[in-house]
Amino acid sequence: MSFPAPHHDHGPCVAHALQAAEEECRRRGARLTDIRRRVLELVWRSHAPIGAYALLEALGKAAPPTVYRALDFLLAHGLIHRIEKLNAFVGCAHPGHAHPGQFLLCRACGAAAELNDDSIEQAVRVAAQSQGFEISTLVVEAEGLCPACQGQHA
Amino acid sequence: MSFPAPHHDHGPCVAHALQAAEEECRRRGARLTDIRRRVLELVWRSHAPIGAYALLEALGKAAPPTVYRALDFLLAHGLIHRIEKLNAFVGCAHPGHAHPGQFLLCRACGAAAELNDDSIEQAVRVAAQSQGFEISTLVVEAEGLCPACQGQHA
DNA sequence: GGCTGATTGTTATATTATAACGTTCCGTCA
DNA sequence: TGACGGAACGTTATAATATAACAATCAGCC
Repeated sequence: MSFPAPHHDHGPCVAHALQAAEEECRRRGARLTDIRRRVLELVWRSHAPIGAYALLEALGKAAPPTVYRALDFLLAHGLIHRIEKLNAFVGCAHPGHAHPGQFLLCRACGAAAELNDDSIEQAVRVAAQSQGFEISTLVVEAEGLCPACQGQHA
Repeated sequence: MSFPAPHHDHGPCVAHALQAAEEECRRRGARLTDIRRRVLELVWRSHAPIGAYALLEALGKAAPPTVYRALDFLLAHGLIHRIEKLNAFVGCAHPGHAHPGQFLLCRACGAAAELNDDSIEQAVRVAAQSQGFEISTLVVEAEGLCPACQGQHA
């Protein structure tokens, strides 16, 4: 999932993601309830990672646990990722495979792009192995400037 | 900085780190005040990343801004790193060079080891470049089991 | 229909972090 | 030396993120 074109129509992306999530949940025998679907849709509508309390506000009349439970479900089924640096969440571009999150985060516009690069994971794995360390999960988050923002912000 | 031996005497490490910090601050014309030194020492005394409020309690009669200001100072001068996944802090093993943090975090004992592996950074840089993304800072945090904990926790 | 486990609602609270403003400390320079 | 000015620290309040605990409801299944 690379950076979107500047004025790209995001609607179809959201619709596609929701449909993919439906299918993935059916495959797994998981229940994509109304709240969970609404949270997933809100996460996808935002190009930038979005925080739990922003989701809460967008949902209207919910309490924090409602949102966090939905997020936990979506995380557990690989439908979203958590960005540790930002305490925020983004839609997963490749639901269905378990995979580590590798992200490029634009510090100007906030947009996030998901990588899925084996050579990064390999490099970390090799370095870990040299210490006898056994990796279970890997966080890779690069902050910087996306192509569209590089002119404006040097 | 690799994982310490199981019963390793940590005192000398702490002393060495404090001395290195003194020198580094002198070089930079930065003031390693009493509070800052005490916070740095507490961070180093802990093998595992330690949170701001644990530091606060250890300091005794301080308020949160006191600790956060000391941490900001230590981060700014490359004397500690922040672990995003844990909202916690560890001593920097290589003060003096500006460098990204790359960490192995044991989920059993909590210990952290700092890597400094160019091939990891290179791999991310290459992947970013293919999207036209320009990296300013990079977070790499691998969770798993350190050598000493692998027997006990499968 | 009634059981059972999953899901959601609700209230309270824990944890992490910062804003705002006043005071003190410390080097510098007249 | 003493007044100035900026850095550091103290203090109070509050923002932002996250979870505990328990009650109520729902959905699938026999």
